[in-house]
Amino acid sequence: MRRTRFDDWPCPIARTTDLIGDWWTPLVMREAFLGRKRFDEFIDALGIPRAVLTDRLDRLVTEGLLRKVTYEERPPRFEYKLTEKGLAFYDVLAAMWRWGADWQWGDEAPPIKLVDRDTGKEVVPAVVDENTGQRIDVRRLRVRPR
Amino acid sequence: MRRTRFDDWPCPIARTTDLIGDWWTPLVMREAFLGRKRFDEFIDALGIPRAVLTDRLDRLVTEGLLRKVTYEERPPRFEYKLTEKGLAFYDVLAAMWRWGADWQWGDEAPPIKLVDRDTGKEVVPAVVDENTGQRIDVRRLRVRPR
DNA sequence: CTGAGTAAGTTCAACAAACGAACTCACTCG
DNA sequence: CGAGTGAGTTCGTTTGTTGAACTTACTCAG
Repeated sequence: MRRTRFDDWPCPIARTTDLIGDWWTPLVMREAFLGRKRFDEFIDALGIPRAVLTDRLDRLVTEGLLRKVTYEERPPRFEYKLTEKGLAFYDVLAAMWRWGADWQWGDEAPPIKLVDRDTGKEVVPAVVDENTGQRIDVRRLRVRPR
Repeated sequence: MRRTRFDDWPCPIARTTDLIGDWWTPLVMREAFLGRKRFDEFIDALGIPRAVLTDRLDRLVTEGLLRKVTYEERPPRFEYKLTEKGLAFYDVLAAMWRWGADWQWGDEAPPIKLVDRDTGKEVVPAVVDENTGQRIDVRRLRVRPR
């Protein structure tokens, strides 16, 4: 009995869930955004079992979020670099960041924040409707066939 | 050897991952947003194994995203309703929707879209910096202690 | 030329979680 | 009294996770 797959469901949430719906993949992506590139860098940063990391990196490469690049021929050594698709995934992590910061801490704020390297100002992710620039009112949302 | 937990890591992404980092929880939440409330409605909509649904609903209730409400005393019958925390979670699903729609379909668009019930116009989720209203430039982001 | 070191994995045994079918429980309704 | 219903629980099987040990393909210091 294999784990149920959602990668052919006709819903964008289902297909995204199929990819990141496990404990490690979002954190592997987080580390990639923090500049981690090599196998043992991910191991040291996350404490993820080696076999699981192998599996997740392979999946992210075949799905096109990471690219495996040889940076040394002999002995063979590799780096995992974010692709355009992988970079675009930051939006999902940012939304998770925002919700987690708002709701998964008690009264205090989390001990870390996001800042803009150039302006030094805090960056606070928010999800809006691209057409109006306003936050989305869930109660008014409907799903329709295209 | 229990599944590794992230619910006490000092990072909002890790804590959010601990909650939704499995293949069913985001879809259970999706169905809740589509108006599903009863146990067998979730079963019918998702095809999720009953024992797994029991586990996920319990988790979402203890985490405060759903509230279990008795709607009939005898025989005892229940509904699962979104709390404020659960409603706020829509942002994460919206970001997943956007990324999935942009990157997990080939050239076509997904067969469904989000619309505003009142205006009828399509709603296109986007993640921005709340302070600037602009999309976030990943390359300029840094993580800092608060 | 040997032995230590390193990056990037693979292998393995123990355990946990997911799967799907069948079963239970507390009722109501015809 | 028997069928039906909503909300689960139980169970045997299969799949996935964990962590430790091992492997491979080299380089470099002595």
